[in-house]
Amino acid sequence: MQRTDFSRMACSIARTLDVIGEPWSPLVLRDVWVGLTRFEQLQADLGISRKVLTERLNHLVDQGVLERRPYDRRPRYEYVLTEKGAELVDLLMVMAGWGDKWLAGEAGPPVLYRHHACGEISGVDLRCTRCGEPMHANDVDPLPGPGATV
Amino acid sequence: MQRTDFSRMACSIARTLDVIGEPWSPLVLRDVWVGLTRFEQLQADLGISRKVLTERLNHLVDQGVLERRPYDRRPRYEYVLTEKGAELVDLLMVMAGWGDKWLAGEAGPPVLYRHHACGEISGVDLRCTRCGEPMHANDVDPLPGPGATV
DNA sequence: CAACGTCAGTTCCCTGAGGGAACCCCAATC
DNA sequence: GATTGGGGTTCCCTCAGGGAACTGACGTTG
Repeated sequence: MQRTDFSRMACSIARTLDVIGEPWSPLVLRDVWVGLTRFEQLQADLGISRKVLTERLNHLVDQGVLERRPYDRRPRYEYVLTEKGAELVDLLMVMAGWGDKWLAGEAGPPVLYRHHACGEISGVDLRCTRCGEPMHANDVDPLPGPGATV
Repeated sequence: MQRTDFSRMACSIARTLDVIGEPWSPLVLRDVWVGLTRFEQLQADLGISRKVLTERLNHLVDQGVLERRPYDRRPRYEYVLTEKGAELVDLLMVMAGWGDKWLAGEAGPPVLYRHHACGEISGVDLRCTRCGEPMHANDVDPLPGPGATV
């Protein structure tokens, strides 16, 4: 157990990191989201080692985040987002929003998002599921929940 | 751990990963958020190697996410979130929300969040900054932005 | 004032994960 | 039958993470 195992911690952040916390995994998801769904495409776009790409794809499939499916009679496969995976992409959008705000600098954001519902270039906003008001780290108290066994 | 440097990619996700993508970094931020702000506390709570904890804290301070400040006349320091860091915690809340939904299982979420504004136990919801409607990965088209030089 | 304790790191060695390049397998096409 | 091209495996090498011991600054206690 050299590399510490996050999956057994009583923390949803740690558990989520166990799914996409390894290096490259979020970028693999991003690429799949924007339509780079094949091994060679991913490898070329990311410059990732083929060995590691294989490992990451297998792990993401095992976790139910991606689905591996054939697209030819030849042994050719593409990776597509499951529902579980698509909701992880929501997380990536929030991540991109933070990067746009704090890291983009003069040049401005590298990618813009057009919202289908209103057609506008926009970003995400975090709001309370209950009351609809803004909900940020400082607007919240963390309390132990039912799964908080240690 | 990242042999490859993500910070120069024209992608806000990759750049954000360069700040908190290393193993342990998100958990360090989580701990600081909930009040574990000192070296010994973090080390004990996470079980992280002291060497790596030092590296992560330095990196997070360099990135302007944490601030290192003395709390005694002795050489004692605590780490506190900057505004930049607090907004990263927003990201962690979204991450926790995903983990709660997809990984918590029978036991239920290990942590609950009480929203100050309404007093309810709640979660975050992603909405469009412009129109206020729900905004998820599938509700959006990514377009090249001003900083999209490759 | 010497001994002790505490916090906040450093230093050391050892293992294992990532990088990189070469190699392999399969099915279709030339 | 040889070639091509996608989708991986296998190999070696280096460097990052784990773990534990060590250090140094500064109070407190006897």
